[in-house]
Amino acid sequence: MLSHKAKYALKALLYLAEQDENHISRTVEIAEGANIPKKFLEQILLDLKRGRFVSSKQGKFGGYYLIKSKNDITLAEIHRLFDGAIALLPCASLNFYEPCADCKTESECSLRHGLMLIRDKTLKAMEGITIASLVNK
Amino acid sequence: MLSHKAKYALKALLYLAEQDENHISRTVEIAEGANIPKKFLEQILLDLKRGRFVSSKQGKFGGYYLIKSKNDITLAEIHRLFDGAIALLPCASLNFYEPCADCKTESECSLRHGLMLIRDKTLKAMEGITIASLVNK
DNA sequence: CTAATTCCTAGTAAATCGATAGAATTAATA
DNA sequence: TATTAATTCTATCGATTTACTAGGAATTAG
Repeated sequence: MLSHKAKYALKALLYLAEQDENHISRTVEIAEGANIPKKFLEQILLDLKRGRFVSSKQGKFGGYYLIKSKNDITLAEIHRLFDGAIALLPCASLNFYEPCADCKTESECSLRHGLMLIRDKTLKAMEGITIASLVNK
Repeated sequence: MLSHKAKYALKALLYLAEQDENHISRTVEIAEGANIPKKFLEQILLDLKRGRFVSSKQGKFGGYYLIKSKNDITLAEIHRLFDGAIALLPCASLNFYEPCADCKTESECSLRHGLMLIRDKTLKAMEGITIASLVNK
């Protein structure tokens, strides 16, 4: 399941994607438009900025805007940024790989193969969903 | 990600599936064979019993055994039993559906459609992984 | 200088997770 | 019937995570 943070991030990106080119959105505007707690959204937007999805203008009349094409922002990326691995166990993960502590006696974790198959299918599906594909749906 | 509980459940089922027909496995035997904390495993086996995957014989010489074919126990079922919904949000879930609280002003949650596509793909993949398919991998 | 905004750090209440403790119940068998 | 060995049940616990909130510092336009 997605965390609220990831869900709010997606809704915020969706909001930004619906604005006119060159429009800068204040946090409070996004919060009201997408129904997200404002102070919580602040943190989320900072995370999105660190992840190079959005950029900001500080000071009066400042705000946030997309710096990545809405066609290139996928659900997989947002999931990884806020909720981490897409695989069901770390030993089956591409970006968050860790060996299982409780599998050291076995040559390899017995679940790993199956979970990697699932990861591949899920990842492919998540990479197919972009912000652009969600706008106006 | 899978909880430890779900992971341990899968490993316990795998252990049971590898035993001879009619063999009854004590909790401590499964715990040692699959490297799972014994007291924690007790709870998990009770959950698996309530879910009709295993049954038990009480008292001396008691223990647990599969009552569902290893070909018919899928990762999707175990996920649902221990970790709940497979979909990324409740509004996109088949078995754990709930409307989003923060989407009531919109006719429908803007994320829902995309998340349902992902759910379908993931679910299909998870239904393809059975205990039998994991044995000796 | 002032107002409006982002940026940063802490804190917090509630829930969840991973596990442990201990006693009750059940069944085999000597 | 007493003993032993197993499941079953309920409660609790500490640590972590989650979903926020609070308060102020830094930045910028006018």
